[in-house]
Amino acid sequence: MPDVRGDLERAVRTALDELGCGPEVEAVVGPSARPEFGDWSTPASMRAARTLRRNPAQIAGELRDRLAAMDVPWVREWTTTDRYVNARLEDATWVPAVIAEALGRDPGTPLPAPRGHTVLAGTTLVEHTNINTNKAAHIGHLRNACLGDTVARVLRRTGHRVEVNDYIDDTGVQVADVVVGVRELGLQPREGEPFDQFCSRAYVEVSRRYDTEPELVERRRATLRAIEEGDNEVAVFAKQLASQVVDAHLATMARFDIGYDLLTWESDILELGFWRHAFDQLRAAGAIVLVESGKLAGCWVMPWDEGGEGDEADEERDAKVLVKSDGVATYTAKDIAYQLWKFGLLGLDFHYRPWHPEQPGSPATTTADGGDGVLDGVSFGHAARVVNVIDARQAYLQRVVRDALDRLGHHTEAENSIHLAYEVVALTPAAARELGVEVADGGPTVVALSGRKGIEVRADDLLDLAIAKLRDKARDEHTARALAAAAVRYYLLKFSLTQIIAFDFDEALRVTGDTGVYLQYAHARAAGILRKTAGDDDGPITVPAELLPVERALLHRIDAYPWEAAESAASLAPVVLAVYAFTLASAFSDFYEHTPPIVREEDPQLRRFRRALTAATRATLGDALRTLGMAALDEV
RNA sequence: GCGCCUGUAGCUCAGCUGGAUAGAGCACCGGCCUCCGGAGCCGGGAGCGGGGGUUCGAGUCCCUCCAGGCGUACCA
Repeated sequence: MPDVRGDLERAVRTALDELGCGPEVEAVVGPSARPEFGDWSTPASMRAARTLRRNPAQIAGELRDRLAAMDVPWVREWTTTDRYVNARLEDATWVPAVIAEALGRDPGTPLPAPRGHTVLAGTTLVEHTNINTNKAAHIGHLRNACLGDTVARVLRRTGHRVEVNDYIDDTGVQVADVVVGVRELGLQPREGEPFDQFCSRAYVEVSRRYDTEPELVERRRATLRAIEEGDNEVAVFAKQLASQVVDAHLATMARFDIGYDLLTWESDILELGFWRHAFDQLRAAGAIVLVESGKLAGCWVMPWDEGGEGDEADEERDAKVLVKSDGVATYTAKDIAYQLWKFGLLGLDFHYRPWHPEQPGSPATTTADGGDGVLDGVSFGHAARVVNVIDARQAYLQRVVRDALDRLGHHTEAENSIHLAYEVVALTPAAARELGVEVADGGPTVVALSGRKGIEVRADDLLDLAIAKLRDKARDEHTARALAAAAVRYYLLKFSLTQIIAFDFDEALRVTGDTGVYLQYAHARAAGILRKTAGDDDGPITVPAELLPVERALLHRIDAYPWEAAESAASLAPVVLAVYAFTLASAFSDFYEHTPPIVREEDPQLRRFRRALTAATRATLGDALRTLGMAALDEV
């Protein structure tokens, strides 16, 4: 497989070594800033200048001469421009290699790892989605799920072993809220109302009434206690309710082609005594202490002991409570136990049973607390690395989890506990107004979502809007749905993790420009050309003596795919691949518009070359789209 | 107070971990259909919050100031 960049780096490395530079002078090779300079360039001479205490232009000349004498693969000629050393490639060799690699790619075989990229040994466990079981999935959950799903896909595509967990938080107060709504207030789904949407509504309704009906708060407390104690009618009801909501979430996510290997239930973690087990370990290691006085009296906390000096008030403020004075473990405590399980460090395991195989998007397996239908011979967890896809607001809690592992002596695992923090989705003032929220003109730039207040954009609703918008132009319903899912998904992936998405309906549903629809269109266009030239002879290609600039640019984009995918995987950043896919699609549109129709091309060599280039584009863009979690459509 | 994040074109965002003249999309203006699907392409204007510093070279690293967001729960 061609790794042009890697081969050039290796050669530059050798040349630098020959000149007496050590590893402190990096052999950096990147795409040339302008085509006139060449295909690839290195600024190595400037970096070497300091070490060698010599004139960079002179060094560039020597590097060029040494590289020219070296017979580097793919290179026709080395030149210098303004202290840069440039490689102009031999089109007759690198171009067929790149096209052949793209066409020969097998979806089941990992992409080749370019020089400088390695594949982590062992399993990476990705936890994402993690929606409370009291409401329908909204746009914020969807960002989480799209990010997590895409990270998992990118890792798998680049040769990593991946397990995806969806953590079901089914024991908190939110669930109790809905149970109160149904059992105490008698709320019922409306005609045709999906169950998760009904729960969202019940949640808002109950939350609103807490303010005016204090006795309801007492009902909630009793409900919560019953759920936690288990083995009673309320607990059974809550579990069944949670199960129904989970199925709704899975169905929603399935519409975006998001799936899971395992559902992990917080209630199972409790019932199987995971926390008790973790607690004993933490206590034995001295990682947690029982506070005997002050406002946290009776709590087990994990104190921050870094820094050392800090007065008592500071220590108290900074201590993280893991067990409340009433003996109930906090969410973070359960998360520590779960994290230990993920690495296989807990010393306990779940039971497993099949989940609803008939359900769209359902994983095969869920955790269980024993009982009927337990699966044998399945293995989950035992990860070498754990990626928790959780929004940036929970950074503090994630740090506590990581710290707990460290204090238990699991330093490597602490190191490999990654909080994939992403910023939240909020609403633009315009979007907020569309949802009926009043926003003053000089007000905030974004409006926070709130499930409790009912200020939200449901994932299903957004997708339905997108489908409705695309239905007219799409060839059929199936295509409209695929286009819509791609549009929404791309919109959520094209932002950096650290960027708050100011959600805007027009922007999310746009079908032109930098959108998922544009990507699909480019792919379908390439597929269309291939259909119309299907009878062509697919013999070996002859590269034109002079490539057009649009052809060269497109070939470089195709060549970059394994490298960009590896970068996306290494940095756990879907945006890298999303941006790449757009640049590839753009390069293809450029090529399409600035070359005569291939269908009418009469020069057989040129026709065959451009057809192969189109085929390589389709294969690469299709691969990238699927890795981003979008269907690659041949017709729209 | 402390911690994390953000500030790039009128708007929404990229910027390959320090490299050559900072790129897209939207919006606006002007072009391109006897041509493989115009959900496209070409052209136009305008930008790295301020100030220091390190460096041959800074949107990128350091310091500082300004503006905004989030966190710092016996909630999850």
